Amino acid sequence: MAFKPKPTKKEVVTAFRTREILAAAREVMECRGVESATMDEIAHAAGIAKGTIYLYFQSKEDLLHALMSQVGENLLRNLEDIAAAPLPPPEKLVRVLTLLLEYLEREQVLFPIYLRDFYRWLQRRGRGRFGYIQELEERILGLISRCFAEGIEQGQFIPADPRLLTYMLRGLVRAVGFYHLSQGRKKAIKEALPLLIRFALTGFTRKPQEYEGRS
Amino acid sequence: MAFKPKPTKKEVVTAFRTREILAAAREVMECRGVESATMDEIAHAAGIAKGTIYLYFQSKEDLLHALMSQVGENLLRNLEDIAAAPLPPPEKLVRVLTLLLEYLEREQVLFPIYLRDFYRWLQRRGRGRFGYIQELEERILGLISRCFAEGIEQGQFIPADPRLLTYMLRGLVRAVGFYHLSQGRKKAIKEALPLLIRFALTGFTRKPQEYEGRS
Amino acid sequence: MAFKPKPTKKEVVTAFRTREILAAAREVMECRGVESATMDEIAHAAGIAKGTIYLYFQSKEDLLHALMSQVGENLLRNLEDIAAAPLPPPEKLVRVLTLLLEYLEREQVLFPIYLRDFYRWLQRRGRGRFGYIQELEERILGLISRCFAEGIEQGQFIPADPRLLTYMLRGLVRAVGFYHLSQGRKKAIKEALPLLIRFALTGFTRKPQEYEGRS
Amino acid sequence: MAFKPKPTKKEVVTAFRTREILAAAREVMECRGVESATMDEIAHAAGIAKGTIYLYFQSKEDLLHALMSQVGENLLRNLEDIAAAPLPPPEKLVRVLTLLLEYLEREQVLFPIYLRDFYRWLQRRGRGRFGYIQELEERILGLISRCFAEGIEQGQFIPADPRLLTYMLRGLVRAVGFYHLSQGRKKAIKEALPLLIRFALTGFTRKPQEYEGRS
DNA sequence: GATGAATGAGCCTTCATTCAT
DNA sequence: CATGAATGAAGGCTCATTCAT
Repeated sequence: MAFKPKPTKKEVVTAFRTREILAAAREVMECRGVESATMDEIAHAAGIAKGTIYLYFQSKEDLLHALMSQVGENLLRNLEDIAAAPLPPPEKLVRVLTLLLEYLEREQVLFPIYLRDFYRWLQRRGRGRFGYIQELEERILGLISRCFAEGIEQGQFIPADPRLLTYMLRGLVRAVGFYHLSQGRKKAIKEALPLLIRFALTGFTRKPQEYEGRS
Repeated sequence: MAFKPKPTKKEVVTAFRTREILAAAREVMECRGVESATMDEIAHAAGIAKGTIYLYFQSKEDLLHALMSQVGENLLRNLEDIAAAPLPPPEKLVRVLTLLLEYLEREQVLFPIYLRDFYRWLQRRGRGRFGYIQELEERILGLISRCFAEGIEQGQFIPADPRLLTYMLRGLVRAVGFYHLSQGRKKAIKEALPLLIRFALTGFTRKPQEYEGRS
Repeated sequence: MAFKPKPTKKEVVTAFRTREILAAAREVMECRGVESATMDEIAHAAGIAKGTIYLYFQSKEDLLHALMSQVGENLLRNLEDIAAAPLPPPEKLVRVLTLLLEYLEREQVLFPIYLRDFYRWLQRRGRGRFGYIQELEERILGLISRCFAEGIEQGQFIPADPRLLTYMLRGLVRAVGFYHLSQGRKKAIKEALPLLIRFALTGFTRKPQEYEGRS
Repeated sequence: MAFKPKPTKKEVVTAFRTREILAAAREVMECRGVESATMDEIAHAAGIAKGTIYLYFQSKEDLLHALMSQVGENLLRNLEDIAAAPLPPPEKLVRVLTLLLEYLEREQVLFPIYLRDFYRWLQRRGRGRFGYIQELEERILGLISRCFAEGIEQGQFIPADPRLLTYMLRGLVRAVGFYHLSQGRKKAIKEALPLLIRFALTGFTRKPQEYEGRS
């Protein structure tokens, strides 16, 4: 690991502010949508002045880009760990699902939900940065697809386009997100996990096996 | 059947233009999002001038309202027919799924996909017509939920919150929509139907039955 | 008098339509104001289609110009008759006042009231035609001013800027117009005439004389 | 007198900008009319950008409302003082006239001149705040009318509808305003005061009295 | 660095004007 | 000729972005 100098106070403050702003942006966009969220609202939610955001992010596009990258990169890293692990595909599937629901619950409620919003927004506003986020999503979907592909090859999953299965998995996760939002209960996501796992396993595997007993 | 006078030429043109504009609005909103879609873009997509839209719709809100109502009311009517039919819940489920995918294909993804966008948009504009669309969705989700509830009561479906199951069903349908969009193939939706039916039945029913043989 | 050929049917219709449109324009502008009156409203009030107006007038500006010219020219002609008559200035004043109130009442309710509106409108929209209407008003005010000037020279009117006295006279006439509008009674203007005459004579003449007995 | 804390710099700037914008709006509306005045023009006249106006006023209607209220409320207060004073009606009349001309000069013609424009504009926009301004004018006209009514009861003024007399008084004041505008001289209003007083007294009072000696 | 007042491009909507029928 | 659907320039308003304090 590289030599890591003690961060200066300035760097600490900058990192703190950056996180604060990203968190505020997430919060506001969750209820207002990407397009409707104004920099004023985000600043207010972060407890700072509007102009201050521009000290940490060059533009709204940049802020969104950072937001998406942050979540996307983390998610990607975690997925890579799962994909690289020597596990049978159904087990990987369970882990992926658990991971996605964790993201949905803990802090990154948004990624699965507003990615599409973000795409639309970038299509209109930003040109240059679009590619990176698209690539992130592509790699995320690709990793999950490969899990399905493996399972299909090994005869454990039903034969179908792995990408379609991936979209279905994501659709189920989003469904839980919407359910969570509409119910307003904090536990909704956690409670849905066993159901989702059971559902996914019985649906995706060729011969339903018993996974309900797992944690 | 009621007496149906021959429509005047003007009525025909008006109906045609109305449909053209609605189709253009659907198209633009599908790729730009409800909020980002500008009247200029919609007009351009419809091959007319911006002001012309206002000859057929009073405002952007009115246009959206017409869009949502049109699809929502039809969908609701069809769902009511299914719900009222004396069929076993799994059979109803299959029919609902088939219907939703048909809408996804014919109506260009509209209702299931951007309803949420629409909500957010209305949140900012005023509640005028909001209630009606909300009620439509509520009734649609309610009908589907009741199918699940029936099946659960009769021990055919897995015990879970029927509303969560409904969200999951919708999530799967949307997933096919996104898959369709990303693949760009016209047949994608039709091809996905058997898979989705199999998946839903094995996932939702307590003991997987054999439905794959159905058309 | 020049030879006057029998007007063709076309000319008759044209003249009729022109008058109809002008009357409708007057009516609409009276309640909506010059700027707010739309061509649609005027056409509707005239019982014709919007496009038809453009067969008789080149533009809204042209229509307004015709409207103002028509009334202004008539008024000017009548005022010239009064000014040219060999009458003592107070008598002329009474006749001018009577004339102005007649215009206010009968058909040209607008001239004294919305002339200013019209100016403002022309300042923004039209450039070329402004001069003629301005000249008309100038000549109207000039004629009345000359009556005052005569009276002042002959020692019958109070010494003051004749133009100020003219503005005051016009202000009184407009006051009756507003009173009429606010009361909504048709007779308001006629009833106000004796009062206005008495008021003007006692106010403008150096030694109040008795004119109340006059018709 | 209440404790008056030193205003913050921000408050000072806000008050200054507010006054600047109101003054600019007055200026533009005076020459363009209420309806024709655009926010762009007003902003330009105030030397600021269009959007800046919206930092101080919520809408064009709000700006107009502030404009009318400001002047109307002041005028009403001053008129109430005059009306409440134990003075003979002719004396009150002189004071009212003096007051109105002062407003005409100081407040740049506003209230008496374009109130009617404002009404028309509001007719098209919605009644929200309409009532208050209407009430203000009603009370202003009512106070002046009552002065006339008193004088008529006491046999000092000519018998006539007090409201008509009020409109006439206002018409005379407006006349001076237009005279002022057409002459472009700053002193025009002040110079017209004695004439107007003489004119009003000889016109409105039953037996002309000598008021010319007053300041 | 932090602030928030100021800016102006861009959106929705209106309406004078045109032109195919 | 008459019509009224279509057009697009212009106005009110919002909000991402800048910059003087």
